[in-house]
Formats: sequence, C-alpha cells, structure tokens
Amino acid sequence: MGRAPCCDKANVKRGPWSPVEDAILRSYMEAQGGAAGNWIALPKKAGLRRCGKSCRLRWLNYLRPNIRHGNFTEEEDNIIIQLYNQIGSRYIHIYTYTLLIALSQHGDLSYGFRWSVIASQLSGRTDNDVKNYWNTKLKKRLSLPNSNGDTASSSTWMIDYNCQVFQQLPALEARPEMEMLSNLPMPSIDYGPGLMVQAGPSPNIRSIIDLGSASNSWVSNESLSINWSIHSPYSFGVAESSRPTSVSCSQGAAGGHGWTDLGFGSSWNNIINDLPSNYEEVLEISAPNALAVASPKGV
DNA sequence: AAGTACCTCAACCGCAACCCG
DNA sequence: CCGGGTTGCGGTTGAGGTACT
Repeated sequence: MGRAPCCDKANVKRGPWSPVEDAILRSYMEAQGGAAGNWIALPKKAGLRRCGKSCRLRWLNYLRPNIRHGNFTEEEDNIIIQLYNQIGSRYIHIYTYTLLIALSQHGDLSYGFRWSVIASQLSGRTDNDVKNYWNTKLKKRLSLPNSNGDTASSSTWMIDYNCQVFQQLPALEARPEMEMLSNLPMPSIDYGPGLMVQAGPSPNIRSIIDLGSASNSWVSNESLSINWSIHSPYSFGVAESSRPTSVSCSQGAAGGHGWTDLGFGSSWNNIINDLPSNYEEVLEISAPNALAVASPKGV
C-alpha cells in the first residue's frame, strides 16, 4: 500500500491562484485569526477547490500579512551570504569534477539546506523567496563553483572549515565576481605573505579537493602534514589500501610566495578522475593551523 | 516584427519529521 | 510503541515575462 494522497488531485484546481481565490483564502484565514488549524480540511471549510498544501503555501508565501517580495537590500544580501556560508549547503559543488562535499560538521547530512533558518533572520521574507533569490541572483553574483564546471576559470580558492570562500589570485581581481568574494565576512583572517591570504588557526579543516595539476594544487606556508580519510562506497579504480591518505611538506618558496606545494599530485588525481558524476562523500582533512588552497585544473 | 534564448518566481512534488489516538 | 494523518521544507518545474538577435 502506497502513501495516501493528500487530496483528490483529479478534483482540485492547480496552477496560479486567481484574485477571487486569494480573497476567499485571506478572508477565511483572517476569520480564523491567522491560524489554519487543519490545512487538509481547510479547502472544504473555506469553499476552495484547492489542495490543502496549496492553500498553506499560498498563505505562507504570498497572502500572509507583512510579506515582502523582491528588492532585497544590500544588508539582506550580506545576511543571506553570511548565513549561507555559516550554515553551509548539504553539498558544495566544485568545478569540473562535480565533486560534492558533504559537510559533516553541520549535523545530520540527511537534511538539505535550511533556507527557513535564513528567512527567519529577514523580516517579511519567506524561505521560498530567499531560496529563489539565492539561486537566481546571489549565486551568480558570487560565481560560486557549480556542478556544471567552470573550465574557463582560473581562480584559486581558499576554503576554511566553515566552507567560507576567502580569496583568489590577484591576477583575477578585475573579475566582478571576484570582487564580491572580497566582501564576504572574513573574521580572524591574517593576510599572509605575498599574494595569498592566510587563515587563522583552524582546529580542523574539513575540506576540500585537489582540483589542480600536480604542481600547484595544494599549498601551505608552513611545515605540516595533512591526513585525510575517505569513507566511500566507490573504488575509484584504486584499491582502498593503495589510496593516498596523507601528504607532508616543509616550508618552501614555491611560486615565489613562500608557499609549498603539498603535492597531492598524480595519485590523487587518478582517484578523482574516476569519480562518478553523482559522487557524494565526506572527505575530511585535518591540518592544524593550516591553510588549504584549491586551484582548478590548468592554473 | 518575429523568433529564440534566457530569466524569474509561484507553485508543485516528494520526503521526512511531527503529532496524536 | 505503532501507525496513519498532517505539517514543514528543500528541490524542482514550467508558464510568463524580458532581453537579445
């Protein structure tokens, strides 16, 4: 026996709401003091040929008092961006490999992104509005990596354990989306030598991916070793016992910046080249007091 | 002016959590 | 505790609008 339908789909109206329907629903809800009670039973009581879920959505996202639509302010933009970075998305899509990182530090990975949490911080905004605004406007402005890949891009991204994107190569400063990145909140950031940005001490960097070639993929300005673990159902064509699980480096001067390539290199690339397109996995990297820089291929 | 591509966002879908008898 | 009904919410769709050719 399957799930019981929430309504008789054959006998309910669908699609855009008419002004008359809006008026009926608004009138009913106001008479009830704004509390619907049972949404499933509401359409019959109110005299609407609509699914209860549709009524709920229409009320919460459109008819409810004090709802604001469109014209997000710069302050709201900043709040959304900041909360997005703090809360994190279930998956972060990065560049050409469609490599998806699940952020384990945010709790139950079975949840999706919490737009409602962000919307609750913005007066009169609905989660649907915030979600749409992010997906259609802010995401493009920030030009965050996506699953479609960005092979033309040659930026360098640093991502800390909160998955905030901090910096990029100065050669690309002219790009508008890169300017936006510099507006992201950057607490506890010390600017390092040369052209890179150094993160403050991070107890545990949970990130990222070797996106680059063997020579410039990961860099650090200090001696450190990085260990990681992969818990994966996929074999990547590499036996688990043969997969690299750590790299180390000493302080160096690669690229003239005092940064040393950690040299994830070819063994790591062999793994990610075999990743399935829907790869969803937790990759944990711990690197005390470390900085991680990921570059897309070709930089 | 017409055709096409792209964008926006209201609405729908499906799933999981929650509620309650 | 169990199970069915209800609610809440993120992901997705597609109609309508706009921009571009």
